[in-house]
Amino acid sequence: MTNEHSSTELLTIGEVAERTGVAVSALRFYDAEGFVASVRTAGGQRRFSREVLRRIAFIRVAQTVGLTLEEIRDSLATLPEGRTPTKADWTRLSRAWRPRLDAQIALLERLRDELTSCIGCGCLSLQACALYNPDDLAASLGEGARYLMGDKPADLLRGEH
Amino acid sequence: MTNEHSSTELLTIGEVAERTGVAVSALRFYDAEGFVASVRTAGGQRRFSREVLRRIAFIRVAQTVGLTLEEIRDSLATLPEGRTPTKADWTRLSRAWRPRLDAQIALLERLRDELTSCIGCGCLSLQACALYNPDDLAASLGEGARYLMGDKPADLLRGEH
DNA sequence: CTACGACCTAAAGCTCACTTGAGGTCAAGT
DNA sequence: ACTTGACCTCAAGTGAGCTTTAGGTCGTAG
Repeated sequence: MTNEHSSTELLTIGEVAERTGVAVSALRFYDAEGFVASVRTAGGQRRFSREVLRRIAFIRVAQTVGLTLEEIRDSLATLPEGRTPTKADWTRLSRAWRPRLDAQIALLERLRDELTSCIGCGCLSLQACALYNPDDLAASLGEGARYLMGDKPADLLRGEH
Repeated sequence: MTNEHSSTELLTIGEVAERTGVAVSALRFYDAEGFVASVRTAGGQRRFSREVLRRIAFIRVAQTVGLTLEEIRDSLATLPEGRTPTKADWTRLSRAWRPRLDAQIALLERLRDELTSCIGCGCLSLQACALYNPDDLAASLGEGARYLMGDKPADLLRGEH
């Protein structure tokens, strides 16, 4: 351990990694992509202000909520330039997640409930099931979502017998 | 439209695609990977039995629930060989999704509720928030999950001031 | 018979969010 | 001064789940 303590205002990339739990390589990536800012020492090493900790917290939580980095970039772009973001700024950004979370939850609940009745009848061809509004199912269910079906594919709707 | 009607027992790949909403290329991929079975015509074209429609329905719903193709492969492997799966077979498989769905829903609800209080206090550094059991958060939240933090990273837990 | 859309294969490409590798430099403790 | 771990860059790789491309064949309506 060569690096330690440094209550010197600026953080090394390793310190940021340790304190946020984000890998060093990911931090370099975030820096390169402009998600966080850094200054360089005379020797070319990155130094981060403590402000980045909050930005990284935001990024990670936003990812958990299901945002892509592009969306997060857009979101961060609405922060004021030239001044340190306030609590109110962060609150505004994260408030936008609420509907998305609600929608995801609603979707999963619908899937669960409909799956229950499908399990009940054992069909899985889902005759009477509403697993068949794939559009909104697909809409915001993240990566694993894709879509159940394209444009009202007939047979899955009515069973294949 | 050269192909039409064919109530002839076996389906072409295009028919399966149309009826399931799954792209032809994806069907070829599923075939190559053994997720569905096919026979070939004298000319080398694939022909599918109607049974594949149910398998594909299963695959797509399983994906929505959050299973990977590998998990789906394992799941399908438990179906009886040599006989057409019954409703009971499919029911058994999909019953396994229930806990996963419940867990996903619980996770999102927790995130939502804790986010609400975080929005309330505007902190986002989440001092008192339980967004900090990243282990189970990460556990089953699909692709977008990763994890919020590795091993109790200090600063995000206690705010960075 | 001919056209032409549906089908075929194999290999490469794509997206996302990073990680890994190779080859080299910086800086702090002793 | 030396050692050694932390740091640097740039390019390529990863993995999931397909899609796209290129070049060619099949099969049915007309």
